[in-house]
Amino acid sequence: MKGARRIKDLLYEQVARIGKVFSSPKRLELIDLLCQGEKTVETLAREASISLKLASSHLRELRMAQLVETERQGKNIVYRLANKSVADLWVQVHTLAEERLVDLQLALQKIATQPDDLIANDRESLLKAARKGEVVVLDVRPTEEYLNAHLPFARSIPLEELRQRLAELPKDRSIVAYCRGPYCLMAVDAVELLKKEGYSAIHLREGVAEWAAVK
Amino acid sequence: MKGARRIKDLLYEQVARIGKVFSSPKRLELIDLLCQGEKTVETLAREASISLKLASSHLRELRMAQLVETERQGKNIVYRLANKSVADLWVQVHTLAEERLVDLQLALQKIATQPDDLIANDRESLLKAARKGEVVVLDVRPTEEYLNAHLPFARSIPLEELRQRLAELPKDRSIVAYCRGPYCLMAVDAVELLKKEGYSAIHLREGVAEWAAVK
DNA sequence: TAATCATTCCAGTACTTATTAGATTGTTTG
DNA sequence: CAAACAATCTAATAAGTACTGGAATGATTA
Repeated sequence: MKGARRIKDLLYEQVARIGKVFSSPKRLELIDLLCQGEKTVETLAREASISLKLASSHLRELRMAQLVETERQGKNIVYRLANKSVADLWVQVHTLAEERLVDLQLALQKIATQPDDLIANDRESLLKAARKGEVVVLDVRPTEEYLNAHLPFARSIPLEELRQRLAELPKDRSIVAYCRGPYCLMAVDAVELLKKEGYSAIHLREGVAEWAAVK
Repeated sequence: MKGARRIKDLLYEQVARIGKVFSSPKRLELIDLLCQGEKTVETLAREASISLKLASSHLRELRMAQLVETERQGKNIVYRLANKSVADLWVQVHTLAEERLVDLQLALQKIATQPDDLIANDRESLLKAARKGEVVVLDVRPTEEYLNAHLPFARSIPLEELRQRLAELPKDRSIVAYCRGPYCLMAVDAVELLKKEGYSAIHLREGVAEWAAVK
């Protein structure tokens, strides 16, 4: 009986190693970024607005929990998620948070570009419309992330280049812009710009990780 | 641009509130117990082998993260998971842990009753065999937990009563015993007892939460 | 209405974790 | 091979968390 207690403690402690990784906001942001594809420490630090050293130490935690893998490429060390389950877990964690935490719901409502993102909830019809060419699905992330993975039928125009490349987009069809996911604001900015320029633009909250996650 | 940073920090911080709950072994054990159905603080404390006060304070964390609900029933306060997503997340977290952490794999191998739990991975055939009555699916958890939810076609004999009630079980068919899940050792004990008494018994790692989780 | 019971709240201590600075390792480039 | 670079490791400190004991709350029973 006493032995059983010791074994159980050990088992839950191991699982908690994974939970610990998901208990820090900055580590969550790093995971979210890694869902877009492999990245160097420097890129991760810059994108998450933290120092290199701090990024390195958070990444160390991820590495010790076996949630990421590293590889040296020339001068740099690139990190990538160990497998798809990690991205799936991130999606499930933030989905549950959005389901349960009123504060989070309120914060998200403020940044939503209102209220025409109805389409966001209905993958089937978005997919169908995209296939038929009735809407343009627009990926505004950096090009490498688009190349790593993107939504079906999506076109890539990074947010930085959008203003110069507006002419590539049609004015007679809806443009559905997406970025890294619900906590990335690039698509929000893109929609704002497009609307100002007279396009019919919609914000899709989901990114590639949310799209690919098992439901 | 600065504002965007502040918003992001806020969003990830909210999600981390959920992650924090999953970062403590004892809280994980409480969640695992709550997956079996609603329970009083005292029951939870006893089952998790912690003091009432400590249980109460961990449950407070769960409550503040909106992952559980409470209700007064007479003298007692009962806790229950706020919704099924919480159980699903627990399953996904421990599944990922089992996938990635070698230490956990080794610890689990030690308690596995070897190696005939092949059936455990194949729900379809277990279900079919149970329907036909070719195997007996045996739930060895306390009766209330069985009544709250159980696997299809399962019969209930709590581990405590198993020795006295052996006669109820057939010797000419395999008995598939399960309990609260992979970190509960009741089914292991049950299988050991059954085998000693000349029954053909198999241990099913999954509990109701694992069975019900979206895959 | 007092006594009891189940649970929570509060305060304190021991332990962990986040973050920063400084020194170190391994790689590439001149 | 030296200089520059990317990232890590090693302290060190500040902030946060786990757990314990004592007091407080709110419902029930005598």
